[in-house]
Amino acid sequence: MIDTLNSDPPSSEPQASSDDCFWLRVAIDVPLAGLFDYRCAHAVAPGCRVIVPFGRRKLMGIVVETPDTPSFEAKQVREVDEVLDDLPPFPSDWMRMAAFAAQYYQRPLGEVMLPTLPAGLRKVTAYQGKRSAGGPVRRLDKRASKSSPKPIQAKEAPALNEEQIQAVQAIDAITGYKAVLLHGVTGSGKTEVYLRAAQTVLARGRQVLFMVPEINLTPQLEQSLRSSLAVAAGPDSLAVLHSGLSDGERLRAWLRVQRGEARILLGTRLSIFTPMPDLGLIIVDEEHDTSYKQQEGLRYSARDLAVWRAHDRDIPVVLGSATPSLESWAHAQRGNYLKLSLEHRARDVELPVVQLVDTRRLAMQQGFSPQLIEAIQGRLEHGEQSLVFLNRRGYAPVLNCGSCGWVSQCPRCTAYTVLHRAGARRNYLQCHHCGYQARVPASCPDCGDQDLHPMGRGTQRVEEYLAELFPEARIARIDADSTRLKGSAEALFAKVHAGEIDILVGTQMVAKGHDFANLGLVGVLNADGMLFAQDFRAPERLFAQLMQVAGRAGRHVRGGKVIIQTDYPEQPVYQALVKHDYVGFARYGLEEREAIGLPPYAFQALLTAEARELATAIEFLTQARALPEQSPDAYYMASAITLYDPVPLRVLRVANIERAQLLIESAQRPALQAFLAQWSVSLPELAGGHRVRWQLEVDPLEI
DNA sequence: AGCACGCCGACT
DNA sequence: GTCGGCGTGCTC
Repeated sequence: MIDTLNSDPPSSEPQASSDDCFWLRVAIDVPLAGLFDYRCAHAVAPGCRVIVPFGRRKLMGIVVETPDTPSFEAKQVREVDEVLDDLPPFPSDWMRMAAFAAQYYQRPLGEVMLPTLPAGLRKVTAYQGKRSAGGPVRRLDKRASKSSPKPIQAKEAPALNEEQIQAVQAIDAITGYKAVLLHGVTGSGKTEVYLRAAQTVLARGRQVLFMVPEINLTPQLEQSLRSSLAVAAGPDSLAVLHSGLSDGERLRAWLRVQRGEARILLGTRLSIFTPMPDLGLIIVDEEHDTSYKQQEGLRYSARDLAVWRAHDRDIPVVLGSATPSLESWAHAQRGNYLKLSLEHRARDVELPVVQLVDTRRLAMQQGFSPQLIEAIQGRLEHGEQSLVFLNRRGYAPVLNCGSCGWVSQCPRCTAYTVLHRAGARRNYLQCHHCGYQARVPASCPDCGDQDLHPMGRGTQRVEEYLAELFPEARIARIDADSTRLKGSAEALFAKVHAGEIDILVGTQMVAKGHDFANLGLVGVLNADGMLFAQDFRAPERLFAQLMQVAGRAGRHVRGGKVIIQTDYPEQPVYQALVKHDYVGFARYGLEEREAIGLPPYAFQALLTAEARELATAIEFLTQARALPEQSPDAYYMASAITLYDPVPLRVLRVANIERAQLLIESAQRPALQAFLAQWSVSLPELAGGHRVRWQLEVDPLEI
């Protein structure tokens, strides 16, 4: 999506200045625009890390340029404190990608470069101070010499079907840059295609970057990569990178990749920023997944950066999904991406039957239709597992007073507090936005009546009801609450896999990655809630999520079934699900987007402001919106830009901070980029006057 | 973002 | 009399 813009590579020849010192232009992690100049007695190459004085503190910096003259008054330019030599300079392609991301996402370069590094490499205290002997890299190398590779057992590769063979051949044949969209229904064997394509690239002596969404990093996938790629790349050639690692583990994996010791990097979005000297292929599994988008700090899309990086390095990138993002699908339709389709399930098991249960005129029991209850009963009798999917954790989303209408509200947010059960007298109300917790009142705080009752249903309540209904069934619940403790998610999933569970209740945590052998039925409660979310991408996300959760059913057993309870069975999303018709749904979705000028037919950015009072935030946004009118010459692109009215966020207040946003849109990306570059120069000063916190997000996923 | 300087309230 | 609240100003 963002593969067309380019930036200049850093100049690589350090030059001596007239008075026998060298000028370094350095990126540091501060929220100030631009780079900072320092002097150094000897030449330092771009890409080197340096420790520099900054005000009263010392900061880690990365040398970006070595100019002939400083852009700051020479006598105010300070001396570099220390030039670090425990790593080679960052390679120029890494520097280019960081520069691109900084420009594209409108952030200072240092705020892009430094946070992507393992903690030890960006912290001054790892080099200066008491126990920092030699820095983290040398310390690690000293200890690492006695590590032994994990034993691996090569697994026999499954035979590929005709579609898979063609896809692998098509990818193998690519020389240079090409983006491939691998569209395959769940169970069609996309992973096997990735693995074969990766083997070819590894055998050619290149490295592979294999990206997965956060939640998909299951031990099974790691194991399967280890065993199937060891043949091509040797034992111990896999490195894994995700946010759950300790600082030391992360540094070790990063170093092995950066040094070319590891040949495959399996990781979440952050791994897109790892230097890879021999990178030859990037794979983005479940490319539509929103966890590729970082939601704080630098709000980058790792999928979009993967395409840019592949283009920059002139290598192929494979984006795979059963439900591609409409952005990627549109690229494929236009021929920008090569589309490869896997239309059949690899194992000879038919797709599950999707049944819509119209709940408008049904007598529902605790959110369950008679059809769903009967279906669960049937699966129990056949010794098959059922999954009840409900995207809402807790016991009930709100507590309500039957006599005066009081509802449990968070005092700090414009949101209800959710009732959670934690045993006998330990129930509590919790806000899912700010974490606020309160005891459950014995009587209504407003009228004193004792008739307080939970409204609606969360996973806890569903679990409780199922236990009542099927006392003999073994029931487990998997959601953010039941898996809070480290290792508990793995333990719960292991029980399901071992067949020790009959009914599984879960949130979207259970929808991804796991391949349950004995799961025959999926029931979806409360899907409609997502249907009418204000976001224009809501139907797309609902479709992807339901496809994914539906894909859990009947992967190995015959007669797999999915029951979706809805008040709106006629909605296109549901109709498409019944037919397993992604292509039809995508066509319909793109037509709609084109007709009303939404992405991918328009490009967006979002300016969000936070303040104590909504009025302050709105006022800031209103003035920001007026900036182009005040200096029309500077904003020469403004005619191609639409600036909408500032509006409060749907959840107005979170933790006593009120938020509003302003949407910026253009039919042309370059125009939007030029506008934002201009605009973001003026925003810090404007915000300072209003005492608001603000952030600018390019290509927002939620508006 | 830090980190300091700076000028007004309740305490060892 | 100080300890400390966080307003605002600066960082090559």
